[in-house]
Parts: sequence; structure tokens; C-alpha cells
Amino acid sequence: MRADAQRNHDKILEAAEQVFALEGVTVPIDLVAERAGVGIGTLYRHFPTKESLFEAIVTTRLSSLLASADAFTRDLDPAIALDAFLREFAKQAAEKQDLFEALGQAGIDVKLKYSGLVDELTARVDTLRRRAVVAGTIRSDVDTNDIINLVMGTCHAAGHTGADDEGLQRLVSIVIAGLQPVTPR
Amino acid sequence: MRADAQRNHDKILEAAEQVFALEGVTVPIDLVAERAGVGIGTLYRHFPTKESLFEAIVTTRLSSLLASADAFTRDLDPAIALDAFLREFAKQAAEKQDLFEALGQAGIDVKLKYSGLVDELTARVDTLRRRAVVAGTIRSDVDTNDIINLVMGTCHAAGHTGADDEGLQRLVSIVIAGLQPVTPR
Amino acid sequence: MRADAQRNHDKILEAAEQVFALEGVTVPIDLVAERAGVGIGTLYRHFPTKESLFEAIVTTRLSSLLASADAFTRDLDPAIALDAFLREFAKQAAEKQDLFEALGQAGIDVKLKYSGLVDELTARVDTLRRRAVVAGTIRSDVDTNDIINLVMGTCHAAGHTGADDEGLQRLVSIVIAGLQPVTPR
Amino acid sequence: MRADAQRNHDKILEAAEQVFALEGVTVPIDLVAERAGVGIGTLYRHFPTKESLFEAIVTTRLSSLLASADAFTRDLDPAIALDAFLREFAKQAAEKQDLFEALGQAGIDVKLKYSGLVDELTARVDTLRRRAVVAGTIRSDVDTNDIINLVMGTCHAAGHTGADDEGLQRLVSIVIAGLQPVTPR
DNA sequence: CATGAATGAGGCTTCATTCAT
DNA sequence: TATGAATGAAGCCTCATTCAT
Repeated sequence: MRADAQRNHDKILEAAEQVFALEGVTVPIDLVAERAGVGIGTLYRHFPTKESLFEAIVTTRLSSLLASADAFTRDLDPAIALDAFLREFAKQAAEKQDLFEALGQAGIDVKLKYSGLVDELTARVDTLRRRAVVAGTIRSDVDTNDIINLVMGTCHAAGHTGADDEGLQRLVSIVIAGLQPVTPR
Repeated sequence: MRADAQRNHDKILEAAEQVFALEGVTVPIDLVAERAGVGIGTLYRHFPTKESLFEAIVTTRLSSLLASADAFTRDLDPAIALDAFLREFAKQAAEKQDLFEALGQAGIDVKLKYSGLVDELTARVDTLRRRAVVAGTIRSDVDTNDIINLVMGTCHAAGHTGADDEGLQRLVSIVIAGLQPVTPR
Repeated sequence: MRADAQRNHDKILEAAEQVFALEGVTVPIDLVAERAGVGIGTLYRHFPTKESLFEAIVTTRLSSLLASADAFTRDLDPAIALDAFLREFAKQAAEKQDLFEALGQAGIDVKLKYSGLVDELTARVDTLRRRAVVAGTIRSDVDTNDIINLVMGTCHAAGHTGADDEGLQRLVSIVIAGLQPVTPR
Repeated sequence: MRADAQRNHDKILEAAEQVFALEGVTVPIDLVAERAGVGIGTLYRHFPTKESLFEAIVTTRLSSLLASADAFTRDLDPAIALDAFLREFAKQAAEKQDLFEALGQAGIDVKLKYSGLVDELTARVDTLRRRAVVAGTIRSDVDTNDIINLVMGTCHAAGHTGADDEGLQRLVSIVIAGLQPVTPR
């Protein structure tokens, strides 16, 4: 790909993230192009559909999360790795709230479209979860999907209430606390 | 208001809830009218704006929640009242997911518009929370707004993943567990 | 249908015929609406697609032709009925050239879409042809479809060269002459 | 012109003929470039306008027809030369139907633009016609332009109905029959 | 000179809202 | 008052043409 094309591609992606995060996924595409400083024609050359633009963003994000999950699995003590990952997950998700708007936009469709990456993410989180169970920091009877859903829902709520990073982490802390083993008195 | 007018008003509200819940808040308003079995003109006579229709729905819901909160405060043991209310809250919210779509549609606008009722709800939940703290079933250091946000976020996530009532209650259980006091070993 | 709606429906159809005939079938639909004196929204209420507008026009035309064919079959001497019908056919077709633009726009698609009416027209022309054969004014070895194609092609050519009615009839006369039995010297 | 430039020029022309014939003259010009195996920039260097590309094709075709007309005039018996030429005309026209699409695209414009060649063609056909009249194989009262229009219209119709070469020749035969002198019984 | 990325006017269509019946 | 027809701004997208690499 030519240098200028690559630059535009990146500018568009970045602009889309910002605009979608700021105004929601229903903004006219023209605004994205304007923000990126390119014509709509250019935008459409790179992303032939509004949906394909979502897809690109979501894919990028999920890939980044996958990388984080891998790194945490590799580098951290199993007792704290899940914890750390969920916080990172929340952080990324809240920063770019549109990820979840887009993910949730059409419910089942989304699942089908990104199912590969979502499945991979689920697998990564499951690994972290099982190791945490072994380490004794997590209850053994919670489902991996439940964990993911809780974190995503938390981010959604935080996003809509305009919570800052600290506020979000406070919510995540509660969720994490809810995952811990019940200690007999 | 004449009897038939009242009947149309109710039919429209009910249809709107169903349609929004089924298809999302972006459906053309014509579908609501069709579902209600009235003409668009009639719909607009009762609700002069799409937004005013949201408003009416949300107001109804929040009022219903307020009533529940009051009843639970009055009738239940403080040790379990908050718990019961959060489950009821989740249930209502998940049944009619559009409440939160609508609530979250424009972020700050919502807050301004329904701030009165939201504040009242917050006050009720706060009452339940304080009594639960006294009863020793809830940590003393969580914010009432955080609790509300967690439950709402949970419903959102549950809604998008198509979870049934049981699935939702599972998620809520985790949140509630996270609110419990940390027991020293 | 309400009176005003019917009036608009007709105005739109009429405007579409004129505009398509004048400017070709590629004109923006806005021009049709403008010519009809209605907003585009109204146009789209009556014809939800540009194609459906073509369809309506074509259907109207073909129906009119069918009626003519029936009348000529009923009222005229078989020896001259086909002749008369082909001239009428050419006249209608040339007047509203867009019929054939639309008919020919997508080749096979058209056939599928209007196949019912086209088949009926073919059947009518076939009846006229067979009676003319019996009457001895037409060769027995020409295909009905060939006759139709010749007339349509003739109209197309006449249309593009801006021929007037007399010019068109001159062309049709040659075609008709070509259909007559070869007289042995 | 450099050898490679000439080669590109030819490749583009050939590709354009094929693509226009296959998909109609409304195809995006990019498809022509792709088919020709060159970039759009290159296409535009050779033909600065879509219309200029039509023009080049049409000119090529008409020139070829002129050459045929000359050859037939020179080499064939006047009694059959017109007949033969009209069949050749139809054949070429049907093979590359887009010639007439393009010719007819804007009616009067075409006439103006190619009037020189069209006039020359008309002159050639007129020569053939007059000699056929003298030979007694053609009526003396038909206009040369009528003959040309009939053949072109016939090709148009044949093209849209997907007729093969045999089908086309059948139609042309009828037209030719219609041009013959009326034999007194 | 070749390439293909960039441009943006313009096309089709939707839908919240107004207005005539 | 109920109805639904009318409206038109605004959205998504295409494609002929220009321009930087």
C-alpha cells in the first residue's frame, strides 16, 4: 500500500474511533471523513461500507485485547492475572466506548461477524479464569461468558454516566470482589 | 380525557414498549402506530415528538420502580430488601431493555430530562443501601450510584447476549456478592 | 384511496411518462417529482422504488396494448386487423418511447418481471397473426415474436432519429410489406 | 506514439467494446480499465472523457462499415450488394450492440458528433440502394435513411431478446423482403 | 508515462413531522 | 378527533474525473 494511502487509512480509523466515541455510532459518515481530513470518496475507498468501518475498529480493538490477554497470561502471577486483565479490558473498553455500541448494535449479527475473535477472546479469558481458580482467587462456579458480560456491561454503564477512569475501576472492583470465593466465617 | 383517547394513549404506550424492545429505539415511528392500531396522526396527537414517547415510557418505568422500592422498604427485612430490589430492578430493566437504550441514547440529555425521577430513585436505593449497611449485609464504602450503574450495565449486557431471566439473575448475584462486606478470615 | 392521493398518483405517473420520454430513464427521480408538483416523499409513498415506477408505467402501457389487440381482434376484418394493430402498437410505443427503454433496460430481468403481460401480448398478436395467415394476407412462416421484435425495433429507431408519426408509419409499412406472402410471378 | 502506448490504446478500446457490450454503457469506467489491464490514469490519458471513448469505438465501427460498403459496392453484383451489405451491417451491429446504445444515448448529440461519418455511411448505402433499384431488386420509393433505421432497429430488438445470429438474419430477411418491389399479379 | 488514490457532486432512499381530509 | 397522505432534510453510497506518487 502506498504511503499516503496508509496514512489516510490510519487517519480515518482514528477519526472514526474518536467521532463514534464522542457522538455515538449513528453519526453521519461525513463527519468521520471531515474529521479525518479526507473526502468521503476516500473514506469509501478504504471502507466500502459504514459497517465495514465498524468492523475494522472492532477487529483492531479485539486484537489488542487478545494481545493483552496473552501478555498477562505469560507475565503475571495467575493469582492476579485475571484481575489485571479485567481492569485492562475495562479500561480499553471504556476509553473507546463505541466498541461496545458497535458490538451490541445488532445483537446476534455481531456475534456471527466477529465470532472468531470473540471466541478467541473467550478462550483467553477462560484460561485466565481457570488459572485463577487453581490459584484460589476466583470462585470455581462462574461462567467465563458471565465474567465478560459483567465487565462489558460495567463499561457501558460507566460510559453513559460519564464516569472517569477511577469511577470505572471502582465498579470493576466490585465485580471482581463478586467473583472471589465465598469465605466461610 | 375522553375514554377512547385514554385507551389510545395506553395502546400507543404499550405498543411502543414492545416495538422498541423488539427492534430497538431506532425503528420508524410508523411501526409503533401500526402496532398500536392507530394512525400516525393519532400518535402525534398524544406524543408530539418521538422523544416525548420515550419520555413517557421511561417515566412510567421509573415510577413503577419507585413504587417497588417503596414497597420493599416498607415490607421487607432490611437485610434482604436491597437484594430483592436489585433483582426486581434487573428484571424490569431486562424485560424492557429499551428503557436503558432510551436512557443512554444521548447521555447527558437523559440526566437532565428525567433528573427528578432519577434522583428520587437514587434516594430510594440509598435508603435501602443504608439500611442494609446497618443490617451488616452490605459494605459501607460503596456508592449508591455505583450500585445502580452496575445493575443497569448488567442488564444491558444480559440484553445484548440474549440471556434469559436465569442468566440475568446469575449476573446480578455476582454483583450482589461483590457488594457484601469483606469477611476477615 | 383518498381523492387527493389518487390525484397525486396519476400526476406522478403522467409526469414520469413525460420526463422519461423526454430525458431518458436515467433522469433523477427528483425531476419527476418536481414535474408532478409533489415532494419526493410523496413519490416514494406511491412508488417505493424507481423500478416500481417503471413497472407501473410499463404495466399501464402493456394493458392498453392488450385492450387494443382485443378490440381489433373483435371488430376488424382479419385481413387487416394485424396490420392495424401493428400500426397502433408502433404509434403507442413511439409516443412513449421510454416503454422500450425500460423494457430493454436489463434484458432478461424485464422479461421475468413483466413476463405475464408480455406473454399475454404475444398470445394476442399470435391470434391476429394466425387469422391473417388464414385470410392470406401474411406469410405463414414468420414467428410471432419476430413480428413483435421488428415493430419494437422499428419504434426504437424511429424514436432515436426523431421521426414523426408519418416517418414511423413509413417504416412500419415496410415491415408489414415484408410479412406479406411472396406472390409468384 | 510509442509502441507500448499504442498497445495500451488498443487494449483499452478492445476492453471497452467487450465491457460495454456485455454490461451496457453505464458500467463504471473502472471496469474498462481493469479489463484492459491498465490503471484508470492510463485510460484517461488516452481518452480524456468517457464520451471520447464511446466516440473512438463508434468511429472505428463506422469506418469498418464504410470499408465493407465500399468493398461490396466494388465487388458484388448490384442486384445482391445491398442485401449483402445490410446483412453484414446487422451482423456487426448485433455483435457489438453497444454501438447503437452509444449512438442512441443522447439522440441528437450523436448525430452532431458523428455526422460526418454517418453522412458518409448514408451516402454509401444510397449508392448501393440506387444500383439495386436499377437492378430491379428494390423498390424505388424507399428512403435510404429508412433502410438504415430499419436495420438498426432490428439489431436493437434482436440484441435485447438475446437472439442469435440466425434469429437476427431472420429478422433482416423480413426487412429486405419488405424492400422488394411489389410484383403485380 | 503509468498508476491508483483522492475528490465531491449527485443519485436513491428513509423517516420525523406537518397538514389536508 | 382520527387518519394517513405529504413533505423535505439528511443519510449512505457511486463514479467520472483530477492529482500526487
